[in-house]
Amino acid sequence: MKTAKPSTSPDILLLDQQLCFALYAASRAVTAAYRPLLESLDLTYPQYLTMLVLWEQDGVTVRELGRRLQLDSGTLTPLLKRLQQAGLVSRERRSSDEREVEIRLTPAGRELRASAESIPACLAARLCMEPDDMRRLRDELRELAARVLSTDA
Amino acid sequence: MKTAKPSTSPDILLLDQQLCFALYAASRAVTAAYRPLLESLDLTYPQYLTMLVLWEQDGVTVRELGRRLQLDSGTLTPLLKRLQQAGLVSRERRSSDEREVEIRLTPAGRELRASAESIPACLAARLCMEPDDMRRLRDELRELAARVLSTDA
DNA sequence: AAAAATTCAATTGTACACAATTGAATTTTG
DNA sequence: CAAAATTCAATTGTGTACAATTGAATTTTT
Repeated sequence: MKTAKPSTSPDILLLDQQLCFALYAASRAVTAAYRPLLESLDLTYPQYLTMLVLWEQDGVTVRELGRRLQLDSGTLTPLLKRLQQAGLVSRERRSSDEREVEIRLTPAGRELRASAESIPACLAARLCMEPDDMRRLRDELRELAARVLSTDA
Repeated sequence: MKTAKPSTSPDILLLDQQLCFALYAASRAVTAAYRPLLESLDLTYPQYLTMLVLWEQDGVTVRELGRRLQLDSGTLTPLLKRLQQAGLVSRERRSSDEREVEIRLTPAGRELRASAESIPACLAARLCMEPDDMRRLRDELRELAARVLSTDA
């Protein structure tokens, strides 16, 4: 007899239906898995990502770091000050353009790389995933992020 | 002639190789995509997820909310106080067990649901993904999170 | 070249995340 | 039943995220 119940639509808003929540939860779970491994290096997860960039390419500006990590100076400036405090990087204005601040690894920062090399394999083991599946998922996520970011400009 | 270059291993640590970074970046990108939509509801993204749980099941404890969202009281208590401040929920100790705090929707909190119903479709459009692909990716991420969380106990 | 616009990092302010501790309420044990 | 252990939310403290503003340095326009 189909009476007029206000009919709030059914499962569209169920938490476990949401891709966004699965993404949010997975991201935090993976970060949490890194935490004990990074503890021995005295790095937080975002600090670790920052070091990855620097090990790849030393002497980048805050701006370039922000571009790679998709983070702004409001996040990076205090994070980099902590890395400097820990003796891992130096921060110096570029003489060629005094607006830019160049981040450089100290010897201690360079040496930390060796201790970090075992981490990705450690995590991969925790995830129990085939390397192929990991690459596929990684690429899918990159695709997703790229699509989302491209649409809002 | 293979001289002894210290041989820091090659690409294991490249940022763009990391599944974890793809996940971290995608999660933040998707959250950023929600932000303008949630602004009209005066909700942050974690507040929106909290409301999803409450719309699904009103009158839950902080503990139960934490279980669903994988967040602890350190995160939830101030978040819920803000939702209370905004007039969307009430927080009251349970008489049956005074340790527990029950979160209930106010009429305004219940009414907000209608405004939220268009959001998932909006986002889906932004992602340019087939519903099937979204479900598959969501399930893969849930699997990933479950595996990571199960290994650390 | 002087004025206007832009770029860059830093700062300020709000809101998560999360480890660790606290203290009240309840349950389990001896 | 009383003591010990556990559970729960709140609190404290650190470290991101990110919007918005600031102020100095550089580039572009007049």
